Amino acid sequence: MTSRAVDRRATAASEELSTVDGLAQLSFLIHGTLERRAAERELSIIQTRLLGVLRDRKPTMNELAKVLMLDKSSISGLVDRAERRDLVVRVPSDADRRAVLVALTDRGRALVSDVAARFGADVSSLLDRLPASDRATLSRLVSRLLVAHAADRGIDLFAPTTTG
Amino acid sequence: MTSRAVDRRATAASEELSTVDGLAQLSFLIHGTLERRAAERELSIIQTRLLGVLRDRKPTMNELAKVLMLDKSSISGLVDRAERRDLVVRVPSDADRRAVLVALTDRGRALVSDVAARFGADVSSLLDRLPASDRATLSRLVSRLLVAHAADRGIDLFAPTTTG
DNA sequence: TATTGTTATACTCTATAACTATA
DNA sequence: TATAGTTATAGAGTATAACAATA
Repeated sequence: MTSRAVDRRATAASEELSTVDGLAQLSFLIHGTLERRAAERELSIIQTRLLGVLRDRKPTMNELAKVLMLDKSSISGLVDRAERRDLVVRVPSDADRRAVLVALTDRGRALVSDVAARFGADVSSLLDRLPASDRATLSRLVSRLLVAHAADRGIDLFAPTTTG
Repeated sequence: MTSRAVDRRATAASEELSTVDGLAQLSFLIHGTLERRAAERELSIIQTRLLGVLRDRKPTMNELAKVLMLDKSSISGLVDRAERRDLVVRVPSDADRRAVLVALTDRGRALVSDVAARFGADVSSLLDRLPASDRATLSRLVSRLLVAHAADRGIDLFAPTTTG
């Protein structure tokens, strides 16, 4: 039964959570952790993702829409609100005068680094509950899952990034 | 560096993702899976969580606010929209004439079961990428993490549920 | 007085449709 | 014509504040 997965409670049926339920609960725990850390800096998850994408790219609005899987009109609003807070700037594209590039400001970069650092510390301290050997094992299994899943979609996680 | 955790890309630096990044990515993958399965039934994550909570409880609006960690006014709107779709019903409380109980309709129960089943199947098929012995190991490690985390908050995951 | 729930209001986030400017 | 982006509009989801009914 995976039914408990949609709320966050444990089954008392067995002394160990089912793998599916456990993984689901852990996922919500970690997602909620990021949500909370972002909220402490007045960021929503989507604003945080926006800033995260911009850390190593200066995409057009259109490219942002594809990466974040949102309509271009949603990106307009998202970038508007981030720009109002001086977290990002719109820059006209040289190559195509219709296009607009979006870049992180220093303030935006500092903010996303801060959130990422505190979130990372949260996950680290969660992992610290396990002995080092278990951590290594967990890391290996999780990597395998991600690699297998990525392979299903024809993506090689470890290929040099071709900066979409 | 946990910096990549806030976007969803892999580091190519090492042949294995850091444990923190890997766990974060896996979490977003699983969260996104639920989001997608819920959206297929026109449900948001929060509507799905609402229905999930109601599967084994008939709480007051106030209790819902606590469980979902939302303001009571947000619960009013949430329940309004679910009630409009005939997924839940408001029932006057006998014990306290100020209070309102919320219950799942048959339609609501069917819907949440459907979403939970398909989501569970997704996670299962992801896990099927691992050999059975690895799955067992992963399950054990994840359970340990959740138990340790719950213990930090003074919660025993395996205690009989005292129906808040 | 305190608590339960609703309503009014405001803002974020999202999509669709219509629009402008450029390719 | 097709594409990049914005704007208008509508609806979900969230919080704060003010309110009504009951405890």
